[in-house]
Amino acid sequence: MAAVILPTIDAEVPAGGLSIGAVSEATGLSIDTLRYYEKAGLLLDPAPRDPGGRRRYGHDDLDWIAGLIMLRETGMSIADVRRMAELSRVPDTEAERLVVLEAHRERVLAELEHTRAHLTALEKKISAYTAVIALTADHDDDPAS
Amino acid sequence: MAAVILPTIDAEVPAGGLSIGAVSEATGLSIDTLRYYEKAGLLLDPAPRDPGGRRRYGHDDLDWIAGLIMLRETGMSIADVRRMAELSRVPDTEAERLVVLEAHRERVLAELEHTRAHLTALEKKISAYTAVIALTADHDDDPAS
DNA sequence: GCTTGACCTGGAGCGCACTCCAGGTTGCAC
DNA sequence: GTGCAACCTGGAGTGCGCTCCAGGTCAAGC
Repeated sequence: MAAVILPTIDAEVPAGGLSIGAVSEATGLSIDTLRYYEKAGLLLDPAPRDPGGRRRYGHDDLDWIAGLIMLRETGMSIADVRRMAELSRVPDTEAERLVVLEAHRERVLAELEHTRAHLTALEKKISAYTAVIALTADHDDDPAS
Repeated sequence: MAAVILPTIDAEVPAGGLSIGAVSEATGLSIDTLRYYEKAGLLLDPAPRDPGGRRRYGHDDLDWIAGLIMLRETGMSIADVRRMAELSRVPDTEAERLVVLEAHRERVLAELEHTRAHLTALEKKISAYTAVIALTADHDDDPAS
């Protein structure tokens, strides 16, 4: 399970596309999750099927999934990703999509800031504990104790 | 509902302590959440009660709750906060607590890094959209179009 | 032709972190 | 002493995001 970080997935797509198992491998999403996302309308379209009815993901599908992962990993809800997908199915909505992405970016920045602030508190607490322990250790290190 | 950021809560504690409503106000935690945390063992001890059976939070209780919020807001699970509370009830476990806090800090840093990486992808996507829209706008702005 | 493993569908189940509810008590204000 | 808001308890319910399951199909290898 390769951890996907950037909006490209490092898997060459053979002619005929990738199986759901291969996509799961490449993205780190479970097979069940991939099916769930499809059913939930998070993909632009259901993945194309081969004659036997199995999913065969192409290049475009992977690109979309990479973007989807980017949104989910930055905390966008399933419902909001679905809205983004719905919007992306409508032609000439680039401006609207941009608005959504920028609003999301703002939320992500705010959340990072929020977490960082609490992290500072955590580090203060760690310092306090370190100080207390240093004192105790002094005591214990006393060869006469 | 004041947003609590640092491990101190800005509310003077009158003699006799604060009601659960006042603590909810001061911390931003809902009354139900405060009761839930208590029942779930996230507090050092159940909040002290007045003769009528109502909760009266003292200084120490608020300090602990502030630390609890710090842990929750940096993504520690309820189960792990409970473990921390259990540990904190045992005397002379400062070193163990420090280990837990430092491990948590590492996780928080990793998660921040992870989110930042995905944020970068998001910003790349935003740039791409901005470029596309600029082109479209050029078109539309053409007085002859 | 048989086995095996990867895949299919619809739907149920789960873990988490609350949130809500019913029915009751308390205590102050008038 | 009546009304009212704030509080109490135990327990049920909720929303989210998966995850698992039963029962079946398909395709490649032996």
